Amino acid sequence: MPRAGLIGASVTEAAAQVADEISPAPLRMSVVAERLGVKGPSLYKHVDGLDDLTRRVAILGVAELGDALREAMQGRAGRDALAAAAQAIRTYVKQHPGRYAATIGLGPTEGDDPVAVELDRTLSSFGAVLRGYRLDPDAEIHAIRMLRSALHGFATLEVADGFQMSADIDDSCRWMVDFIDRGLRAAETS
Amino acid sequence: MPRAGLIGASVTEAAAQVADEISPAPLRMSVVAERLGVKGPSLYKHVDGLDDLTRRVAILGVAELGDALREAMQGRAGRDALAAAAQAIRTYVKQHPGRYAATIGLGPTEGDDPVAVELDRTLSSFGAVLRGYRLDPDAEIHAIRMLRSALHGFATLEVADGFQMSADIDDSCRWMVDFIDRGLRAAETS
DNA sequence: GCATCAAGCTATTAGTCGTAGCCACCCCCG
DNA sequence: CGGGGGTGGCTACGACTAATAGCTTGATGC
Repeated sequence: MPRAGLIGASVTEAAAQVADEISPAPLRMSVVAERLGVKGPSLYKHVDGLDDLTRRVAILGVAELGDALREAMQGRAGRDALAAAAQAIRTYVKQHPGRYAATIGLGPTEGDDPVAVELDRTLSSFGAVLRGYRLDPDAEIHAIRMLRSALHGFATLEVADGFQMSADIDDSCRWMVDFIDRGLRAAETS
Repeated sequence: MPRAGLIGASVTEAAAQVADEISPAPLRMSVVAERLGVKGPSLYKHVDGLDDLTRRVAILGVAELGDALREAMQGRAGRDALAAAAQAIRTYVKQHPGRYAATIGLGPTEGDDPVAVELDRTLSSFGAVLRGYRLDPDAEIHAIRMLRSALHGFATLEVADGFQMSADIDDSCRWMVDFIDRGLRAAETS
């Protein structure tokens, strides 16, 4: 019996692909195993069950989303950075719905948890968007949460076909970006 | 063998309770049956399988959320209506996470679908929030989507423990409501 | 009072995750 | 170079799930 040469990372990558393809259905060990040309129980030599595998996919998703955000925002500030971040999130959620869905519900993290460091890196991108606006430091955390809520909500509703009406969704995204940009500029400490 | 006297609606209600209690875990027929004092297969006399039951829970959730929104916004306008809507959504999602999660992913609906009429009723509440602002009619649909994205995103991130930092979440909600209110007033057709 | 329909049940099938235990391959080390 | 150990596959199994088939009994209507 020839060895498939699996390694932890390759199992996670295959699981992420499967999760994206079958989203919103839950990830299944048997499908991941089949994708890797291996029988189900073999996976348990590399990952510690379905929960662990899902968690690994979530961590991968957080890291990839953070990379996408940083790349999109490189060299941009203010409205440009905001629009780039929104577009990056929408694109990532549409291309990798399973990975992104896994990232939600990672729950609170401990300080030294590998999840926490990736999550911090990714969430700091939202703070970077605000760097272009001179906000009251006390307001920054609220602004980050508002930003994250709006972009997360928009992307998830879009991918879930939650927008019933017929207007163009790109137009709506631009409108929301402009709305937030105007609000943030109006909130600058004068 | 005494009859449990089940009716479709009571099965849906029990399933909704179970879904809320075990959220974010998926709904299971066996748990619903146990809750009703009945064996699993008996449920199939009342609902058409797990997918159908989940869909019924989702419809119930949409209807209840719409009721909660209308009640909260009664007699309010402008910022008051906006704050009431935000609070109503947050409360509903926290009290009924399973119902609410089921509502996402109902997908696009046909015109005469019972889902569509409840969904329209509920979504019209977001339009009602905007009634207090004199917006350009062309912008209204974008504003509705922005509003829904922000409130949906905030509530889901809150219930998923997605807000890592330590600032008070109620404060952040108030800040976001104020932010949107100021933006909408600034966008009024002068 | 009887017949019919509805609503429960048990038994079964197929599919899931996960564990136990086996076996062969590969590498390292003496 | 040869053996031992660790590694990574496998099959077999147990417990759980949804769902169907078919039976039986209770309730209702004529």
